[in-house]
Amino acid sequence: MTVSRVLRNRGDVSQATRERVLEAAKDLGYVPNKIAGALASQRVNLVAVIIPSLSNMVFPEVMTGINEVLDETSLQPVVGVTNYNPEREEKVLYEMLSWRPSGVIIAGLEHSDAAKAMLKAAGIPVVEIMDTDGLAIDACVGISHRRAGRKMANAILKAGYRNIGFLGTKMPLDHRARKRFEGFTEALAKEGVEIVDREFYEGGSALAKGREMTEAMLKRTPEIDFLYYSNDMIGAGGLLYCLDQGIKVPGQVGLAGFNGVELLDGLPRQLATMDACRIEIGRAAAQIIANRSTEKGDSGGGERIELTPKIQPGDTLRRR
Amino acid sequence: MTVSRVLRNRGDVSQATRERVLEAAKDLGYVPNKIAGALASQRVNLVAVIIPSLSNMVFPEVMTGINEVLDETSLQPVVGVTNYNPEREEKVLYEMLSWRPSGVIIAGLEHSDAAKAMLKAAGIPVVEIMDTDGLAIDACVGISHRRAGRKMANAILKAGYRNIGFLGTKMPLDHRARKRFEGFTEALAKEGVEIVDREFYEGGSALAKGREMTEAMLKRTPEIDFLYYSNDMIGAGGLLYCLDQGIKVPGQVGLAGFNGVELLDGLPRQLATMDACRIEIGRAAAQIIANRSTEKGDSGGGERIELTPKIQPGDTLRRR
DNA sequence: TGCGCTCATGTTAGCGATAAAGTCATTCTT
DNA sequence: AAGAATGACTTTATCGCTAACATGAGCGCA
Repeated sequence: MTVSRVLRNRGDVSQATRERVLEAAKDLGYVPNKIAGALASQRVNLVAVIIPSLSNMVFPEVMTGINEVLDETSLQPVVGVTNYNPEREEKVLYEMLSWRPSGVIIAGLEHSDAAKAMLKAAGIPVVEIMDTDGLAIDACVGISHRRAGRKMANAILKAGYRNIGFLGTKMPLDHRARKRFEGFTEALAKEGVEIVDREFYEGGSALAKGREMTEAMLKRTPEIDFLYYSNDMIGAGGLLYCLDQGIKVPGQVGLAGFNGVELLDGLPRQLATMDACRIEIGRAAAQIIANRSTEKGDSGGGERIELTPKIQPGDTLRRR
Repeated sequence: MTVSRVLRNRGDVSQATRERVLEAAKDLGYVPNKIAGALASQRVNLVAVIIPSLSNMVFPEVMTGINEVLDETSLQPVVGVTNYNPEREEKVLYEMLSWRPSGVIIAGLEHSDAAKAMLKAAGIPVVEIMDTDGLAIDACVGISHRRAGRKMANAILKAGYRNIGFLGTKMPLDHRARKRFEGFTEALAKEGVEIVDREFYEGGSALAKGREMTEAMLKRTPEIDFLYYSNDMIGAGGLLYCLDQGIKVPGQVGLAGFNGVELLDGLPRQLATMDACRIEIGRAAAQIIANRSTEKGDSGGGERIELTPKIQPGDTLRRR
């Protein structure tokens, strides 16, 4: 018991004993068993973070935000990856919940019924991130992708473009990309404009795919004067293609992507894009969990934070 | 006890009871408490994976390899990030070991004394990955970065370049980059060649930094005919800069990077690079842990797998 | 009828920590 | 100087499971 108190820095141990314990622990290479500790104290300093992928830059950046905040606390993130697969999500969630974490941060608002039931029944803070278009189980931090799509559509129309093509991922399960697309077409429709052409890809290097798709679309539909990409990586590929081909950007063809990835800073031209506030989302989500895990009186929960992405017009969204 | 048996699929339960249990569990939304289970059985299905960073593509790819293999088993990876900081590594390791995982996969061979002591004392399989230039604690999977540097140096010399500049990260703690650099200069020295200029960066967008550093170096040392970059991202920035400036690549200036990131496929020219075998490393490491966790008779351990990276000459390493 | 055997289920005793209450010298109070 | 208060430990019970053993019904076979 005294050892336990020393190692957790709880009061009521004399300086002398504290030192003796610490030294003995070091000599023995003693590492406390958190499993036993957690079982006894009914407290686990883990936060489950469930995200679809690590292989585009967006979720690692969210993780950065989460880490920033949790580093100040005794909480530790544990990452699970779903690959945009609802069954995997369910499994990963079950697995993580069975470790009784102090909170869950999970990407998206769309989950299987079973997953939703688990989250509700878990009795811990749940923060759904990235998206605010829909009903949250508990708290929620993100941006409205529908609104983001609309905003970009309006900016494009205002710049004078009318023959607009869309290029994106062939991922029925990427709900956020879908919502952006819906918002985009909706805002165009309001002005009587319809997408002229569209193209979807799957797998492979996004940059290369952006190149290929852009070539295909411009050949197929030469009258196109604007290309809206569902992410910056394919947008960058398209931009490089246009520059290669001597296509005037943004005079002849305008371009825009989505996300504001750091990569873009190094391109010959700045691609128009929209910041998805990823670090802030991570920070805010972690903050909600951290707050609730210290508060004694249950604060009710249900926080809802909608951030507003800003258009960064760069050099590719300007009718000259 | 019967419930426990049903949920873990251990024999000796009648079909009828099994179904009744499963149904009751579902009704109640019962999620077993792994903490208690682990404490009782002294078995934990977690594998600690400790890596320096998530924000360049290299570690996510290693994770992909690890996941591929562990998905076939009942093991689950748990990721910890150190930001190339030895103290953080120590802390993360301590935290993870206190959950008594079934194995540890950790990047690099350089760790603090305390970290090494913990790893040795943990009594579980430890696989150090990415690097084979040094002494492993237990098993080890990776490539020799020193050899990789030498190999690239020789390829560059063979192609006829002599005025070689080096551009890399200012990271005294990125031991692998350092070893590559050492191998590189060593092989050059053997042929009586010395690096003409060098430049290091810190933080910021690697692509943009590659651009800036390349510009700075070519202005400062115009006689340079080859640029060796410590990673593909800055190499890509340099390549874009050269193309922008109308510098003939690879005639006037040759370029090479390191890593073989997927991104490169979309560039106007293929940057010469070297594949670091990241997915294979992940797979092999996970396989070692998986094997050892099923074997009863201790297999001794100490596996050592050195993979051989291959030069991909691309379009930027060819004297015309 | 009784012995051994199998199969399904039940009991008991931990796993290694912590919460909460208990002990027992000291030190303070008035 | 007696009682209260404090400080520094100790003891005991418990967290929710699982290993290992115990039980006991049902069956075959001599």
